[in-house]
Amino acid sequence: MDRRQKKTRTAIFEAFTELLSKKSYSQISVQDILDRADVGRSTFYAHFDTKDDLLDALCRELFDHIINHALDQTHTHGLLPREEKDASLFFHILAHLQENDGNILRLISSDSKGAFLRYFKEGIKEVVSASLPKEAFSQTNIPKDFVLNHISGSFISMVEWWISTGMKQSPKELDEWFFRLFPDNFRL
Amino acid sequence: MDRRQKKTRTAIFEAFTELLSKKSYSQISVQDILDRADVGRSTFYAHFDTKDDLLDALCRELFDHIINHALDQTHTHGLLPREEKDASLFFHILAHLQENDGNILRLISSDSKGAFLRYFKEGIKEVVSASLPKEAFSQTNIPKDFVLNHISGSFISMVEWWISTGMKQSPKELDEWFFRLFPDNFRL
DNA sequence: AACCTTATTGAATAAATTGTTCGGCATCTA
DNA sequence: TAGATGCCGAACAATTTATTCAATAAGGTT
Repeated sequence: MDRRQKKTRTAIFEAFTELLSKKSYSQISVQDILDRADVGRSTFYAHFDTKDDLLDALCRELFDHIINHALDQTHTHGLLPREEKDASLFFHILAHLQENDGNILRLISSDSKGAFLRYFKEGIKEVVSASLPKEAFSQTNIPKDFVLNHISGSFISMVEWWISTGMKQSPKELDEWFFRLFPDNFRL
Repeated sequence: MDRRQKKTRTAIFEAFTELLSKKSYSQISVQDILDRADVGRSTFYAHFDTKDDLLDALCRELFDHIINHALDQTHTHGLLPREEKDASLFFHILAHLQENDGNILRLISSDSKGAFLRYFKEGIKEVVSASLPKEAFSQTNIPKDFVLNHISGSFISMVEWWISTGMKQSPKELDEWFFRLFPDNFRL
C-alpha cells in the first residue's frame, strides 16, 4: 500500500479514537476528524464511504489486533491443561487490554462500543469454539451455540465491568473468578 | 396528563418503534418520525429535547413495563424454591418477551438495542441483587457486584441470542439451560 | 533523473437535517 | 363560557453530509 495512503489512514484512525474519548460518536462530525487529522475532505471520502464505515474499519482493526495477539500467546504456550492459568486465552486477552494497546479502552468505554463489542464477541465465540474440548458439551443436551454465546457474552460483560469500575483487578484474578462462575465440570 | 399529550406521545413512540424495525437509529430523521406519527414539528420538540432523548424515554418505558410485569408475577407466586421453575424471575421475563408486548422485540433486534439493553441489564442487576440468597456469595470471595454483572450480562446475552436465532426455544427450556451453566452450588 | 501513476488538496456545491420561533387554531378543564 | 394549554406548520439559521473537479504533491519504476 502506498505510503501516503497508510499515513492518512492512520492519521484518521488516531484522530477518530482521540475524539471518541471526548465526544460520543454521534457528536463527532467528519469536519472534526478532518481538522484533527489534518486531512482534506475529499481524501477522507476516498478512504471511507461514510462515518459509519470508518467506525466499522476501526473496530475490525482493533479486534484483529487483540485476537491475533492472544492467539499468538496461547499458541506459543500450547494448549496446556486449564490449571495452568497463564495459558488461558482469556487471561491473555485481559492482559493485553490492560496495556491499553491501540487505545482500545477509549473505544470500549465510549458510547460507540456497541459496534466494537459485536466484533469482539463474535471473535471470541470462534476462538472458544475451536479450542473448547468436546467433553464440555457431551454430557448435556444444551446446544453448543447456546453455550458459546453464554461464554463469550459473559466474558464481554466482564470486560465492560472491569473497565467501567477502573480496572482494579489483575487479569489473573479476573480469569480465576470468571471460571469459577461456570459449572464444576467445565474445563475451558 | 392531558389526553392530547398522551395521544401525541404514543403516536411518536409507535412511529419510532416501527421505523426502528426497518432502519437503524442513525438513519432515522426527525422528519421521518413526524411524517409517520402525523405530528407537527414543534410538537415533537415540545415533548422531547432531541432524538436521543426520545430513544431514552422509549427505553425507559419498555424497561419499566417488562420489569414490573415480571415482578408482579413472582410476587403473586411468592418466592418459591428454585426447583419450581415457574417461579423464576427469568422465566417470567422470557415469557413476557415472547408475547412481544409493546413491540419490544423490534427494539432489541435493531441496532439501537444498546441503549435499551443498558437499562434492561441494570434493572435485572437490581432485581437479582434483591432476591438472591446470601449463601450464593458467602462461600466465595468473589465480589457481589462481579457476580451480579455476570448473571445479568449473560442473561441479556441469552435474550439477544434467543431473538436473533428466531426464538425457537420455550422460556422454560431457556430458563433451565441458563441455570445449568452456573456452578452447581448456585441456587438463584 | 525523468516519467508516469496515484494520492491529496481545498473550494464550491446540493441536499438533508437539526432545533427554534411564532401566530393561528383546536381542545381540554374549571 | 372563558382561560389555559397543546398542537400545527411554515419559515428560518446553522450544521452536516457527500460529491465533484482542477491543481498540486508525492510515490514508485525504469
